[in-house]
Amino acid sequence: MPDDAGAPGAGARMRDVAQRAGVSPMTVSRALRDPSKVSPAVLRRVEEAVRAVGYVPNRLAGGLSSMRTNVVGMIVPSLDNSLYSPTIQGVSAVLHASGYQLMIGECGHRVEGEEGLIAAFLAQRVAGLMLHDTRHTAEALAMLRRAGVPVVETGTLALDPLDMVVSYSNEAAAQAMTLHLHRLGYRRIACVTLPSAGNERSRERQKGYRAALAVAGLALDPALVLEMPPGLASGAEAVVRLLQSAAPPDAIFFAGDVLAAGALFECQRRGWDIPGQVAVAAFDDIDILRHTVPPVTTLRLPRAEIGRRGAEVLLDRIEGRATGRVAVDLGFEIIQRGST
Amino acid sequence: MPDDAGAPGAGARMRDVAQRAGVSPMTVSRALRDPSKVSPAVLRRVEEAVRAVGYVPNRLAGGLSSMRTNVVGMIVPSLDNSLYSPTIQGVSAVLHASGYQLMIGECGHRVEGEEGLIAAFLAQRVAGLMLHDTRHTAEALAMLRRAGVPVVETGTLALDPLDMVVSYSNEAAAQAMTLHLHRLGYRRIACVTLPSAGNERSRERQKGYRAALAVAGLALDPALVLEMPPGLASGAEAVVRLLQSAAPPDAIFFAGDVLAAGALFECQRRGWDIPGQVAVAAFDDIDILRHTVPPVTTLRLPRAEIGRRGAEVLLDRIEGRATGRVAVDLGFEIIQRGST
DNA sequence: TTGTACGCGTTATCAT
DNA sequence: ATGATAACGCGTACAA
Repeated sequence: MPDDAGAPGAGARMRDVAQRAGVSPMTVSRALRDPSKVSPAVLRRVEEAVRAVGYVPNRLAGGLSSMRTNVVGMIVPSLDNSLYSPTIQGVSAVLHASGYQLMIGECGHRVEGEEGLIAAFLAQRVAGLMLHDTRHTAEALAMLRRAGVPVVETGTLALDPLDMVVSYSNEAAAQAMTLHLHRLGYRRIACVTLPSAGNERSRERQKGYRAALAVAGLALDPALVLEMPPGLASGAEAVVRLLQSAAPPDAIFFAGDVLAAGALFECQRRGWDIPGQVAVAAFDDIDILRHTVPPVTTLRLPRAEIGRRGAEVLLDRIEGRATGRVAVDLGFEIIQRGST
Repeated sequence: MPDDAGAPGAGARMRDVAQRAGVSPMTVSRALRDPSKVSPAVLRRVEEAVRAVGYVPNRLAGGLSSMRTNVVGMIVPSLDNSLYSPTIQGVSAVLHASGYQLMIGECGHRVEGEEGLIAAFLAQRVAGLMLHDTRHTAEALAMLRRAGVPVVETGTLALDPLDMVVSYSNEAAAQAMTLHLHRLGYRRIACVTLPSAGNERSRERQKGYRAALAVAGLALDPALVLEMPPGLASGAEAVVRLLQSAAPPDAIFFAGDVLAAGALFECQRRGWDIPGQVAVAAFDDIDILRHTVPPVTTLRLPRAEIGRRGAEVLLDRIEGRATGRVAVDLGFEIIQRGST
């Protein structure tokens, strides 16, 4: 292998830059990481040498030596829909602005998947982790504790946070919406969620729904509580099953995914009037719900803000600006529209 | 903070495992990376020691030593909508199945943003890169060439691919849809795209539209070509402007984002009949377009497949199973529905 | 302000 | 099948 400076795959090392600039590698290191620590003349020569040889620092070596990296890991339940996009985008924006990189993993709603990803991320020596789920395997907890890595959970305001939390309360939000429907005069309120098995958020939403019924003095009719898989088609199926039952509801609260949109489109197809025949409320603040006919009453959730604030508190800890645990409740908002 | 075996952040190293298992670090390394290279008895002792000390390998060190990593970088124009989700998910699934990690960057549709991310990814010594854009700065190209990293471009079938390409032809797709509208009898066909400045895909789609008009023998009316920013509201605005003009179109081809859905909802609100008053066709195969009333004619693009195949050809190169350049055309499909 | 010596945790290479 | 040794490229700590 010829010691040609431009051999394919043979990237320039710091010492090549140093040699060309007529200084020691250590000076190059300093010039790159804190320019104020070298003389202006040397800085200029180093920068020139960097450009000349096309030097790209090796963060594997840097990280190994300094015991810190600029990579943050993030684990979301799924990437196949847009629900987590705003949060990912918020995280990404804040991290990149501070010179950090984002590593993303998809655990497929399974805690074992999460455990594997956590192991992989810790192997990369990530500086911090953002976890959407709030349930974890015992082994995952043990690894996180041993590693001592800062963690932010974002899926819901957990009761027993692992470390830091930035989110809103799924239970409070579901309760608020159910009570909102009650205030509007609806008395047989159905609730449709995603499968609650292994999904803490679905369980919390059901809990909030039941709490609201209790507060409102309404009886809980099990026939009015449905769990459906994600997707527009599921929402359509749910509304048909509920409205064609013996005792149909006068309002349906779709507490998950795009179920409400699917139900609405199905009603349009069948000519069922909304909110005349049945009122429809949604949980997720997705864009289409504002533009349908009628537009859908829903909750405005701070998804992007969760990403931004989550990344911020994480960076505060990573960079030593803060030390304690943090729990940030970013709240939610009810958006009343034509569907109720 | 419970301070147990090991100071905070002081994870077990390979030599701790080795000591506990009564072997050398090298044997541990082998046991972990290729169990068939050590005796069964030693393997068992090593595995036990790994569990006992909670060992998590350090891939920074491993990567530095072996000169290879298991991280792939991916750069998308934006993360704030669901358009790239299927592709990301496809990439993620294939990578994780092969033990690779995905690092994601969002360049905000700017080539300078892409350049910065490429530099950051190369600094992490990524094993390969997936780039959605097909336009890059000169400096980015130089860095990629010097690094010799395998690259897959996915945004469109580029004429002069940097390395490998897995995509479909935006131009061919736009031409096909325009001709489809012509075959259906429409004669004044409008075309709405995202801003073409800095967006090669928008330009290609306009090119395909114009090519189709030429083939069909229709004149190009500049008043029928609009560029709008992304978003449902833009689609609504576009349809209003076009239909309230002096010479309105009889069909509109929305070649970007969720513009078609926005237009459709606006027509519902105003009581404009689709396709009676105006036909509507879309480019993106997003879920809602199948469920609206009427459902929207659109192209089915192989977005998830692009991610999967892209990751596959990338891994083939990374792992030395293939060497040459590859250009995979995954094609597209026209889905005729009620809106045309 | 700049340089020297050493170590970060792992793997390649060669030896046993 | 297993071990010893020497990198990998950079940053920390200290010296000049």
